[in-house]
Amino acid sequence: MDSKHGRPCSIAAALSFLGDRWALLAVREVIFGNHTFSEIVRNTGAPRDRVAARLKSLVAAGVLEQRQYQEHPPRYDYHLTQAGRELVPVLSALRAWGDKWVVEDPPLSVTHHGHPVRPRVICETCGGPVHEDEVEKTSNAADWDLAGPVSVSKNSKKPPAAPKGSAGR
Amino acid sequence: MDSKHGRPCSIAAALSFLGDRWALLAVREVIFGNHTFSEIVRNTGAPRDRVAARLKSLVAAGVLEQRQYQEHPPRYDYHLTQAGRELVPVLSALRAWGDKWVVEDPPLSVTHHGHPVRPRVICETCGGPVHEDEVEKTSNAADWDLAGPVSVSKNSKKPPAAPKGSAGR
DNA sequence: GAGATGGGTTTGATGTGAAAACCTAGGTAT
DNA sequence: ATACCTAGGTTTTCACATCAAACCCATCTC
Repeated sequence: MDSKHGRPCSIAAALSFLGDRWALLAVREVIFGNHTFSEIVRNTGAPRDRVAARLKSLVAAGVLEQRQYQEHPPRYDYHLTQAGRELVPVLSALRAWGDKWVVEDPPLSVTHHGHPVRPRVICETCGGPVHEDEVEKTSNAADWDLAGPVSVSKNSKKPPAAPKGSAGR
Repeated sequence: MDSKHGRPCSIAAALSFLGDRWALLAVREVIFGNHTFSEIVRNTGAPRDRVAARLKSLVAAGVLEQRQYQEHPPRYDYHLTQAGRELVPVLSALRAWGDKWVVEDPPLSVTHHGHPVRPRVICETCGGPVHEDEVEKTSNAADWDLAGPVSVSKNSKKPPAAPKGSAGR
């Protein structure tokens, strides 16, 4: 159950909700202020049923919430929850990367206080930049370290000093 | 060609390379220092053929590069390019979100200078935080604004604001 | 009452993912 | 030299997700 599904990881967990082709684009549209189903369909370019399924799963995941904005024909639109609002840094990072490495000219300009936003990740505790060669990562999962699954006594994933000849069968 | 494929957007462009279920997990493993095919297969939990396909497309996309580390049986491992290295903020943002909203206890602890890293996005120009309600987004794409595609000539999407120069084409 | 519009759901065809077997080529123990 | 093992994939099979398009239902407009 451990090595079967890969490393336990928040990134993988997040991607299980957001790793779909359209999920983040739907969130993008809601962030942009386009809240209705039709707007999301039109602006993402996704098939209607995909948008319907994705909005449903995003609501179930707690990223979006439905609000009824009209009674007579009951109509709902979609709004960000707090979890959804906190996806903005993810989308900013993706946009910055795409702007730099995929497209030539950014299709969208983001400014604040009169100048372009240049997103950068810092550590809120110390206020300093996060250099990849200074960070230290430690796995909290029992059976995993950075290199992969570690031998779990009874689980013979990799007996390091195994007596080669007499192993297993 | 415009509204058919959705809003022109760096996020969508980036996701066309990275939006697959396994792509970012493969990049994660390389960042963690696991460079070989087998390690990536084992640690992501992805099927071998998916890993093979994804590594190939990530190399084609310029995110990873292959290096031959052995001659006799020719063996290659995978390393980050500059574009790949700059995906670290994306993964940091995803991990922060997953830590907060998906998992209970973070499976991985990241520290630097002796304290946990708390990633936060600031604007590198002004050094200040980026508040979503202060940013101003303007579309550079000719036929799109934040609300969606504009002036599709014959399509009367929004008559009231139509005569804004009637730019179109 | 005939369309148009919003908000979806249903329906086949197609693509993509998972799992396991298979293949190649060199290493290693016997 | 033979048998087995490992790395690094490719192929095959099958199931499920995705797509495009059609359909549906209710309301609003003409």
